Amino acid sequence: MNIKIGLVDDHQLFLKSLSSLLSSISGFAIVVEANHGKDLQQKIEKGAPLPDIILIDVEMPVMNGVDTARWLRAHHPSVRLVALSMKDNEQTVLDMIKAGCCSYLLKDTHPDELERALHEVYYKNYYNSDINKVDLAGLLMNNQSAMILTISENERAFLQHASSDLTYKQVAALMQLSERTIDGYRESLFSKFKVQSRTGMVLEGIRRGLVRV
Amino acid sequence: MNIKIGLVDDHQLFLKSLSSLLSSISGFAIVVEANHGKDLQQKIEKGAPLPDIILIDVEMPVMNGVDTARWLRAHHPSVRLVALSMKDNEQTVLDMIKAGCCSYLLKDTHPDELERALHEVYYKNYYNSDINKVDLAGLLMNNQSAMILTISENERAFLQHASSDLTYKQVAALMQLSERTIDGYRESLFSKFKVQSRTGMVLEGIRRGLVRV
DNA sequence: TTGGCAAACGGGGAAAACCCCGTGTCATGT
DNA sequence: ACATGACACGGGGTTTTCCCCGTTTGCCAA
Repeated sequence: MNIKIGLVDDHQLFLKSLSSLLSSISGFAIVVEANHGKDLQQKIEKGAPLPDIILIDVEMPVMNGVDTARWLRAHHPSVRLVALSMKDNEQTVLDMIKAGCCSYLLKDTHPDELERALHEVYYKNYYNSDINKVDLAGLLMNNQSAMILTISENERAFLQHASSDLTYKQVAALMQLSERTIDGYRESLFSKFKVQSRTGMVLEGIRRGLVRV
Repeated sequence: MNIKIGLVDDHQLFLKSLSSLLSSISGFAIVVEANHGKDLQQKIEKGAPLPDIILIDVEMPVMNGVDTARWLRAHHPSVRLVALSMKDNEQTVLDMIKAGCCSYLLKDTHPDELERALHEVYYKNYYNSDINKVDLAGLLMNNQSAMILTISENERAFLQHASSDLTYKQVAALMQLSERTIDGYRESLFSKFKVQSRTGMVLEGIRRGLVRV
């Protein structure tokens, strides 16, 4: 019996290519393809066959990887989830693992490793590539990073506005708050991000996917 | 006779997937695969068969898409080049076209369109997707953007270093140049980018694909 | 030869960003 | 009823950034 695979990725070419690659390996069958989380949700609710493993791209429009993973975890807990991403950003890895993925693979991993990972996930319910193994353990230990990621709505809005050519004074006017208040947001984000300059803060915001560029 | 295709992409999975996809379409044969420009260069110099068309990823380590395209244009002018990218950033498109690519495709284009594009490139020597067609014409018209994009190697290096949590003083030490000199780079980039803050400069650098985040 | 012209550099001043000190309010919980 | 904590805010001082003034060096073309 083939292992039934589902793919969720917004890049058509990558989606179809990966589909072709996996289909060409015996033992795997692609049973559902979707361009983003909502798409997958609809296809499954309309009776698409439920895969054994779903590969989920982290960065997607409409419904991102984290939300997709969370929904699947809640509604179809038997399906094993594997995160697929370009970036090996610590925060992103942690988010996807917390959302219920049993493995996190970079898009530049070798096809052989992908195959190994899928088998491992199918038979053992988990797979960590050598590179991530150590990091993951460490990350899940010190859940300080999970603490840090508590960012208020105002802080997030400030961060977005600060990611611009505007001065803090202008940002304050824009948000209709005192300059001292937004300085408080800055201070708070500096310590959470462990940076000491606006530039560093903005870059960290981009890395964590909190800022639209 | 099959159309001979070469692939250059640093993402193993994408590379192999695309290879598998194209191989499965009759009329195409993958004759060379490389992970980046230097890799391709070496493979060709060691006698790898010269493809009819080479698909080049824009974002790559070691030797990026633009440099790879330029080298191919200079050393193997008969090969048709197609740029492949995630982003449809204006500057990037322009750079790749100027570097000698006869088409620019996004990685989320449909496989059917890729096939159409490759045929068109092979038989007509060019292909512009509907989306890009207008933009390209416009871009090549007002070469003002080409003016602006004249950025020296030092300026680019400075920009990369400025895209960090470091102070300008630290950047100056890093680059082994006087603080005044890097202030000159800042001034120059400010006017070229039409910004008035370091944050704005860094963000513009990211938008133009000049900075790795 | 000489006259731009660009790159590297110096000094100094104003503005912005950074980083402390503090207060008052309001919700929450024990 | 009163501690606790988070949030908005004010004052003020230091560092960094921004934006001028300028000079020297070397290269290239008239």
